[in-house]
Amino acid sequence: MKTNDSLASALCKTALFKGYSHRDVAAVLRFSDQRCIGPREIVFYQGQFCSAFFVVVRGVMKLTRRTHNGREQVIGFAFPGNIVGETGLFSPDGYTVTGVTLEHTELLAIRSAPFLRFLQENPDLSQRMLAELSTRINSCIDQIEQLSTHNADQKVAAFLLRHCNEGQSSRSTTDSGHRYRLSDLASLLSIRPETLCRTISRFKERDWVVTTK
Amino acid sequence: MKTNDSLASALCKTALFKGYSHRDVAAVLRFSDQRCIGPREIVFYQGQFCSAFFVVVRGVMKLTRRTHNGREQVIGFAFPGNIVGETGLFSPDGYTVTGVTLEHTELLAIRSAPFLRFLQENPDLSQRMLAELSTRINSCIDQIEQLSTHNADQKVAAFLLRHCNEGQSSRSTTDSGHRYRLSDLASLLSIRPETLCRTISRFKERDWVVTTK
DNA sequence: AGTCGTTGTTGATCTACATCAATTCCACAT
DNA sequence: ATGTGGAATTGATGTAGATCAACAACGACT
Repeated sequence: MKTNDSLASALCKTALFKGYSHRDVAAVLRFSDQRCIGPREIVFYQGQFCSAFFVVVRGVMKLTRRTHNGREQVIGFAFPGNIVGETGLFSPDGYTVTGVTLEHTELLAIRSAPFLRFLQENPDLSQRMLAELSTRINSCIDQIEQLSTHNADQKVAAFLLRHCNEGQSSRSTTDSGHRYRLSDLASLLSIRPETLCRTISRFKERDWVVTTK
Repeated sequence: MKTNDSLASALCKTALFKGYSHRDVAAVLRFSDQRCIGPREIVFYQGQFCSAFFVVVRGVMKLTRRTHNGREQVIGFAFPGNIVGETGLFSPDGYTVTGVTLEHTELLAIRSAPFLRFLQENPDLSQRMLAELSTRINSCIDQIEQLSTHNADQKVAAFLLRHCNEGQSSRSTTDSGHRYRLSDLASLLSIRPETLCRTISRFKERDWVVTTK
């Protein structure tokens, strides 16, 4: 179990709480629970009532959706510093995606009800939350554009680019030294795993990509 | 020029201000301007600093994006009661889409700076704004799913369905008795106009669709 | 080391849709 | 009515990527 201090510092790494005073962070921690979860476990289900949202402290999560034809569509990934499940807070339909861990993962679960009350009393935090959601919308629109105008090669290249610019921008869908499953990446880019594999090997033989990892 | 009263009632038709007291609405109107705009005029540009966001009072708007290959991609439509451009409020990059009128359109422009101040003092409105943005995220994710898992026929059918359930849900991307241009619809669904045309005529000869409008 | 199950790789084929190219249709101005 | 320009429609053809299938690579477990 972590100390409250290390949790607080994890919280401050998120865009939502960056630069927050020790006092405010402590207040948030008062209605948050730490959760340590094994790999391949489902943290929350698409459609489930949103009783809490989550800050990824360590590990990786995959966000997916069950599509009409029964397959699973990968919507994005979440890494330490990202928050997930927060859109369910304001939606009557609960979580909009399913969140599952890919490896051993440490989360901070922030309970919805007290958090919403806390929001009411902290206009500044509301503002940040609005900013958070609005950047999320932007990245969704980017994703829509990319899915519909890029061909397979372009999608892969765009992903690799985003992946290189990791670190500074705390956006999900790209990050750190994590080894993705080919099929997950393919699903994220809306192409077949076979196609992704061929594209990558083509990139490699032209020395555009050194390592697949 | 409309009376303040009719503007107020237009404002109350939006999800954001539904059920608001006369006093609060009047306060918002104090930093809003009415705008009457001809067809095919650009109201705001993708990337432009967001000095105001808009409530559609009458008419139709098309929301587009300029893609990497120079084409324009239709992201959605906005009808009376919808609000547009609001995500730019919290983004350093300004508007995320370009907004253009399709016919003669009446808008209410709500100036950003005073609105943001107003938000700070009205936690309830903040809450609604958060809800607004979060439903927008949901519909974006829906769109992502549909674009990537449906084939042309399914996309068209899904659009027709949404279009039928219009009225009650005040979502954009579908509404009322407006005659769309084939090429705009095709762009929204990320298919070629020719394909959309063929699909519709196939639907028609099977009597699945009575009118194209 | 050997087995098994999962994931990645590569090849051969098939097809939905894009693309290219004519018309035809229709709104609008003269 | 009559041209005129942009959109819709329809046909012919090409192709990116899905699908199907077989096999190799790899990790986990005994």
